[in-house]
Amino acid sequence: MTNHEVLPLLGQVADSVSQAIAHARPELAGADPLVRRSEHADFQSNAALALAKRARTRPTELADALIAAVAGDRGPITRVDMSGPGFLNITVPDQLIWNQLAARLASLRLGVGTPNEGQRTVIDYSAPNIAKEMHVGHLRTTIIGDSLARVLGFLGAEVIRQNHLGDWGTQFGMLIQYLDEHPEATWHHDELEPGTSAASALDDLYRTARALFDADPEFADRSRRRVVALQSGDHDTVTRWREIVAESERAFRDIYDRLGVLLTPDDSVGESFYNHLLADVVTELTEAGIAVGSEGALVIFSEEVTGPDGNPIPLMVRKRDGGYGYDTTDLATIRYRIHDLKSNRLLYVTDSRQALHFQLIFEAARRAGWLTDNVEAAHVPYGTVLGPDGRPFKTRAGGTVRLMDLLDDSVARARAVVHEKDPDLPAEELDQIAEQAGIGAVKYADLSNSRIKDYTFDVDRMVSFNGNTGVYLQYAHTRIRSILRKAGDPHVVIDPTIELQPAERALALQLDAYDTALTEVGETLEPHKLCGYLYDLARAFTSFYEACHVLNAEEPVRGNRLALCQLTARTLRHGLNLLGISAPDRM
RNA sequence: GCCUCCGUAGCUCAGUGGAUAGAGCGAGGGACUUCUAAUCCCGAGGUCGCAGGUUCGAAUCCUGCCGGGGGCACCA
Repeated sequence: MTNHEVLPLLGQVADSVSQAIAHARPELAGADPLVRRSEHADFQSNAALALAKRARTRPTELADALIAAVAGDRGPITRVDMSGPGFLNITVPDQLIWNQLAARLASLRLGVGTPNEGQRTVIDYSAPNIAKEMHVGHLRTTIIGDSLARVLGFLGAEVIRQNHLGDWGTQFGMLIQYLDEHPEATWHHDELEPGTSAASALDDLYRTARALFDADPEFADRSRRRVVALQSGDHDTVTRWREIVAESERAFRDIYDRLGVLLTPDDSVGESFYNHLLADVVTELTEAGIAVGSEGALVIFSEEVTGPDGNPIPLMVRKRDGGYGYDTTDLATIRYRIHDLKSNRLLYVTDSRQALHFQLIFEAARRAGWLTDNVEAAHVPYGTVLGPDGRPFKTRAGGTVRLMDLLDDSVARARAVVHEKDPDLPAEELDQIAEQAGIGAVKYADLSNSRIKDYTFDVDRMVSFNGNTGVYLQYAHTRIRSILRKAGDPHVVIDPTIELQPAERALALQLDAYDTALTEVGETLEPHKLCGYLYDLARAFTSFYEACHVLNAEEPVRGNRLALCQLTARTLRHGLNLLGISAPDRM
């Protein structure tokens, strides 16, 4: 096994057409060859149509010239025909296709390159609040962010995950004060019943404390003093706060483990981390004349965006009461990530409603000189998770949907579906399959919808074994593994002289395009394109499976088909892994 | 008011300049002595919100309009 990059056929064909363009019409050199997969051949190029006007000729004439130029080149193209108004239908030799597959099979990376090498990419995602339970609102950021971290890392980027925990704020004054006055309250993980989390217990206690804060002015006073104690570093208060953070993180980790996301405590860099930087940031922005006083507060007025009154929109650098909020923390954060982490790509995976906020943060960072042309900063927005009624997803009672409940529900439905299909499955195996299928279903449903749009959370649809679901892909993988097991998991050797059947050809071309699909995800930051690719791959395999028997075939056809099976299984497993979804060997 | 996202089959969604606009679900028909029928195959179903424009060519790009979501100072 090697790690050599295997250039996709599409790229090879595109290079060849580019050369043909430069050869036939030197003045058009460098033009896009517009090569795409085709229904009418292996590939097609639309270059003649697009460039005819610039070449001051008819598309068909330019197409003829390109065909002549391609013929004189020893490129990957075995046949090229003109069709319709000037499309070039391009066919590549069977042998070349087999060789591509052999090269990918021989590569640990499936021949995929590392186009993102040299990028140090910070991905900000998940960011739950300490002393609060993770809920449906954390689902998309966690799942999408994690998948992007995997894909970009695989493509060669140095990924720095940042879990920007909500671990700071006045609410901790109330909570700590309440815990102090109620030592009998149980909230540590080890004191709780199985199935409840410290985050859940703290969430409840916080609500109680909040009610008390509103009802009892003396408690409110003590809470406010506790906020001051926390901010000034009072030993006992900080110790208690740390304890709360640690217990909450433990609860988050249970969810992360279950979801199978990469986040670890090392990735936690919460809001509190930036406290010691805020004063500096404010000074710097003030001295630069970017932050200015307004109505007693210190703000940065946007030079690009205005509000309803027609006045520039401000970022709140320092509140009238002297406190710092979210805007200031995010300014300190972007400075830290650029100056200290030396990142040249910053991604913020958050709700689309924060678009304006990040636009303002990026603008301010640019004006401050932190964010330069060498650094890319992007908000990676996503839409809302909707319930069956088309409204933001809530429980029947109108409450927040806890993430753990949502996962339990999905796993339970998956369990029911699996049990119905195979009632004889031992309970232990059933549980294991249900967990993998249920979690995979939730993640896939989230990732397979286009990121920016809202999507409807529908458990029954997502655990279905039909259609574009995680379960379907997992199942496709197990079927292929089953064939390979029956064949004894052989070391396959491809005979490149065998003629390709249509279904084999379609599958092979799809396998060769994995690289292209991943690169596209790396550029657009849209994991649903990977989902779409894998679904198409699974369907191409199914067509192949129906049309071409593997185990009964004669050698050397059998060996080649086993190679197709092996590469498909590995690509499916690999792709699912980049989505953060497991690919079991049996279901 | 301004900004932004969305509008594609009955439903849920792909498709961002190319050939008859594609899947899944649902409804109809068919296929298990055959590598997992948890599957597959066949047919039905569309003024791509509306109207202009650019282009040889537009679901895709531009403009306007209609409808829906979201955002626009001391919460995060």
